[in-house]
Amino acid sequence: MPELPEVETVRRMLEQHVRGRRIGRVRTSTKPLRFPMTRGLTRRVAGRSIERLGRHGKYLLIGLDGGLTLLSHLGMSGRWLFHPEPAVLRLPHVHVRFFFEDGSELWFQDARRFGMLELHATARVRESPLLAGLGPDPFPEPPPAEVFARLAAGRTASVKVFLMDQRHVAGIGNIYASEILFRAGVHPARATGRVRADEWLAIRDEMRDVLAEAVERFGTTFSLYRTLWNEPGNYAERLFVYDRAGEPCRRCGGEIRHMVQSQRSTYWCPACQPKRRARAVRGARPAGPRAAKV
DNA sequence: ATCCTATCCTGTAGGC
DNA sequence: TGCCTACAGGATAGGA
Repeated sequence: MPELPEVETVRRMLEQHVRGRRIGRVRTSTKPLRFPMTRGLTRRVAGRSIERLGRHGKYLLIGLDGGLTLLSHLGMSGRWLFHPEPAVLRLPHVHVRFFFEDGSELWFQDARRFGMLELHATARVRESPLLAGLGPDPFPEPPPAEVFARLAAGRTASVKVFLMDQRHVAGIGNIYASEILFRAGVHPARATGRVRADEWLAIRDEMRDVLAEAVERFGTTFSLYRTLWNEPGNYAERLFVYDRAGEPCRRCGGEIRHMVQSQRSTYWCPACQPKRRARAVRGARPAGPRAAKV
């Protein structure tokens, strides 16, 4: 669930509320996340201050003084939670607790443990295998449409799966892939290599707009994702297709459909995203929902 | 090289 | 009410 807008929301909140604080001590649980805890993390992080908050795709980079960077991914259910005062509440699945010297606390909670937290030397964190293979970050500006068209050439897999592949562009997941394709008027099952140049332009522009609007609304929450204050994001109410199977399309009133692609749910509107585009009328505006901005 | 499937994990929703 | 199963989707290893 946490995709680029959710991670960016957490990054901004960390920057606003946690940057500058110095870590006193750290407590970690024994259960492994996606990877075992970096050896010596507790000891090496103690006494460091949080200086910079970065992000690439769905990865969060927490820069500390002394040339260290924490690399974090939320996986499916990961949350960074901030407590301005020493926290008395008990929550399950809290794997890491940072105790700041001023008494505030930052927790990493992750029920399903698909998330991760690693300590790296700042100078080498970009070479980490997790980051090295990622495509460009599309926020706030996605790469030009030609970049997508070039990567897409000859591919037979569906354009929806293509957009979710982090090697092509980093940060798009299942929810925003469906939303971007709806707003671009492109059917999610189209072969990537057969998406035309004008459609890549639409996908690229809608990618920029969808991500920006979702960040503005603190991301999308269905059940798991929470902000730094344990609050849900509120972009879900703005979604056009995701999780809306059987409901009326907000553009044309037709019925939103559901299918499974690569073991993931895809939602789309058959009328707004025709599998085969009707023959273009000379001088006509592109079909589909692009024209009406909400 | 590219594509596709199975896997990790647990909370939740739906069926009976 | 309670038990059971299917499902959710982040990334990736391994097979076709």
